[in-house]
Amino acid sequence: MRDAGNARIAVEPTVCAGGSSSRPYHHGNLSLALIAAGRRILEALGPAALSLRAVAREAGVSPAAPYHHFKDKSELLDAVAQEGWHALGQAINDARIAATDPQSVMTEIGVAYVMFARKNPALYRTMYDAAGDRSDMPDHAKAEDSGWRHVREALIQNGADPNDEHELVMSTIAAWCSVHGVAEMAGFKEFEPIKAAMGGEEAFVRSLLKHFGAYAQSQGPRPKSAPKV
Amino acid sequence: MRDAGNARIAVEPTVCAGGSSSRPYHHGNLSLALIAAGRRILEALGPAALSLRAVAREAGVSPAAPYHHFKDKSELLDAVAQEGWHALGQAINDARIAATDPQSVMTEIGVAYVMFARKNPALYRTMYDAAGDRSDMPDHAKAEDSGWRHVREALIQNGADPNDEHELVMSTIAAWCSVHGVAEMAGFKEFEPIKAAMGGEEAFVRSLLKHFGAYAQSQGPRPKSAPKV
DNA sequence: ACACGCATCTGAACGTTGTCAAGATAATCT
DNA sequence: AGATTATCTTGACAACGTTCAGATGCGTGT
Repeated sequence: MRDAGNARIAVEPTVCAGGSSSRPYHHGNLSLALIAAGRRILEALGPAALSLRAVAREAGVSPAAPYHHFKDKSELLDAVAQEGWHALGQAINDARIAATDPQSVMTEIGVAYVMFARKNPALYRTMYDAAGDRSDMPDHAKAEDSGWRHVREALIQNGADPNDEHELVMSTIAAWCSVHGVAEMAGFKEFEPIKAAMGGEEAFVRSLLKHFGAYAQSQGPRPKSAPKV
Repeated sequence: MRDAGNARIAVEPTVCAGGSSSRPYHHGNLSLALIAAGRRILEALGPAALSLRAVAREAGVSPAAPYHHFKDKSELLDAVAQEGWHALGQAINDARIAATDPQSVMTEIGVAYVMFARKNPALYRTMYDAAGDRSDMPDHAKAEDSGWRHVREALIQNGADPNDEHELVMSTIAAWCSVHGVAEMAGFKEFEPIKAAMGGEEAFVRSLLKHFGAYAQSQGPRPKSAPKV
């Protein structure tokens, strides 16, 4: 492994905002510091550089120290991913609140989801890797403040039958699949000409989402043509 | 790394069908043997066990031998992924041919795509990881015998305007995003009750795809006036 | 106040990984 | 044949995940 990992990051080892109130001990609060360090490494060097030792190094502790807070490397990664899901949930909620009319809620949620993934690609990848490894959905992905709930409500508010639970679940899953697919594919280099021609990545994403049924269905009668490019 | 990797696989080290015609040398044809070994490990032990050394071990050569055929570990993985894309393209083509009426081509392609990914989860993951690492789409994904082309043609045959290139591209991308999203999410354990209630995974996938615009548009009572974007 | 216990961290070690440089071996070319 | 080239092995290195025995220091009970 010669590519990366041993370089110290430029960012200062900020021991996460929190402080020293809840659990004061040797280092301050290592679990939080490790998660923060992991996220810093992820953003700065990418997922390949996210080794346990690098995280410990970045947090200023020995390679064995994390094992008193996390059983595994994967458990640490899970914690980092959890933070990611929380942040994504907030981004989605912000977009939902900012949506001016109910018709556009679904689209705004979707755009927020995809743009979050595009702005934090390494984190997003880690989030899904952690989820996929135990072939389970992350808890926060379905928490109260999360996207799942908001999409469901937006679908209802846009005319979906609240009593047809099956249809509701399927539409929510479909919507999630859509944004996940877009989130992972929007980064491919092949699409850069198209993005440029459309005036940026967000416009590209916005238009793309219009081609999905779950979104099309939720923004008025289907054949209603949209003027956007 | 204590989980896996050092165990010899039960499968016999079949040195891939090929034979000894094209490039005879020491081992037979190591590059092909390595790719085959990699795929065997992937299926048997999962992506975590896919180390260069394990592949070499499985192929019966020393750890350094692969470096005479592949520059990197990632280049070997790329080769494995390429094979995967080829196989996926064939699965899609088979489904396209098997489709009875033109209306169902899109759906059959989508189902074939997702079921391929579900039946070869480790390979599929590797395919997208290899693609994502160079943030580029794999060559075979757009090759002549591949899905891209077939989806495009299916869209046209189902009423999409062959002259509106932009709309065509966007719809194709959207369709791809759909199946990719479904492929990655269909494995989550949360959905197993739903799948069971619907009579199996394929029925679940089939129904899910109906909730996507690119598919909805291309089958059944599509709105004749295609929504201009 | 003092010692005890326990949570926390360090240091060194093991086995594994990706990768490289140097030597061995065999097929191919002239 | 001899020389060249392609192929594989051996041995080494740094980095990795993980473990374990010991050091360190906080908190508590007496």
